[in-house]
Amino acid sequence: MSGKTTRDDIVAAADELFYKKGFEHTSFSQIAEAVRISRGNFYYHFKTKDEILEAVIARRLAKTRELLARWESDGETPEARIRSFIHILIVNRADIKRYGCPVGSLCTELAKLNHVAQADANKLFTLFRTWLRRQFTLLGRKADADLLAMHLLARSQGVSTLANAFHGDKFIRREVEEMCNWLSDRAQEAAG
Amino acid sequence: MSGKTTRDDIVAAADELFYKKGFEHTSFSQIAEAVRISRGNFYYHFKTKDEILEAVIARRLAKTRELLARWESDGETPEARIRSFIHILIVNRADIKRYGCPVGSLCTELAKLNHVAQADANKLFTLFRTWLRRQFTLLGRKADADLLAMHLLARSQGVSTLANAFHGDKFIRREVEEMCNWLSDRAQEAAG
DNA sequence: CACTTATTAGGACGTTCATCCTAGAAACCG
DNA sequence: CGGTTTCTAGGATGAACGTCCTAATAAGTG
Repeated sequence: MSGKTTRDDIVAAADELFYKKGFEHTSFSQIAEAVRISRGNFYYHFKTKDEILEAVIARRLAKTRELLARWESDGETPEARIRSFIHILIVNRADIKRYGCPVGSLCTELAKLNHVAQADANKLFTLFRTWLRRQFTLLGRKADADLLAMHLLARSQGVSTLANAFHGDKFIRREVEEMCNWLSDRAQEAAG
Repeated sequence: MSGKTTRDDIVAAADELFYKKGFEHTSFSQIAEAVRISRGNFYYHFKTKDEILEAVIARRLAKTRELLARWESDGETPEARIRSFIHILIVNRADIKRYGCPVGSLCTELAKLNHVAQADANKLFTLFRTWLRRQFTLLGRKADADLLAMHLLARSQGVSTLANAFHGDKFIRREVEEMCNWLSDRAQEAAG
């Protein structure tokens, strides 16, 4: 039981550090220090760094699935749900300005490292893509649901990257507003 | 003379490696090997890794300035110039799919490393931003020129990130087309 | 041609890293 | 309570890295 908790603690700490400092720039010692355990103990739970990365990605996938499922069972309209997605940028703006998007920055880093877990990390994107596609389909945009999903994903990625570089709060808000306007336009096209 | 060339060779090789493998994941040995010089010689030209990074950023700034100046002296309309910017995504799509955007991925990495050169790297973004702003102003959108510039920058960043994750060729083309449509709409609003 | 400076090579140093190993402590179970 | 598994600590190891040093060679200059 305590083991399960220690393991979870490790994954949680690694998750945060990978996000804030990047995967490669985070060392075993730093994670161990954050959890306040020895490196030896660490190795009992994870044999390699890649194993931790795998666990971190699995954790993120689970948390994302949970979040999206929660939004989907809220009884809201698809349009409101998609707005929730867009508003992640506002809710998490403090972290995004400092560290960028957790999904995008990880995928970008793993692509450069040519890392085995690249495909797993991309599943995070796919999770959002599939969910958004479903919402757009429910919205009555069956024909171009995937295009709209990708478009929205791309825009929120771009906002994250630029917010990270320029630290602009107003920029985020303005782009979020524009994305919401864009969304209502798509919704009205479908309704009309 | 040969020294100048060697130095340039080093910076060129580092530039490419930093782009393809990331700054941190690129070692002195790898750069030296790429230029076919010894590490000792290397150290004659650059005392620290940060110095190479600085030189690489300076090189990219110079090259970008050159490119933008060329576009600006082409006798084309501002709209056509902005379209040239958008079409970088098509021209460089092979590299973008494999390594993402050179500007965005570098800035993201340096932000995570909390690196001193972060501000310098961001100047690359500022270069594009200022240039785009000027084009939009010339287009007759003086009031919202900077907003439009940031918007376009963000969208092309987003497309790069997702193209890197999903390797989609069609996705890039579609988004480029949409950006061009968006551009003509802004231009027509200004003209009308 | 002598002499000074610029350039190159290659090894040494100290640190950090991921990984591995061993042994002690804690928890569990018959 | 005795024995077995689970968990933890901390040091050892070897490789890679950035950095530094020294000496040899090439280029340039009087």
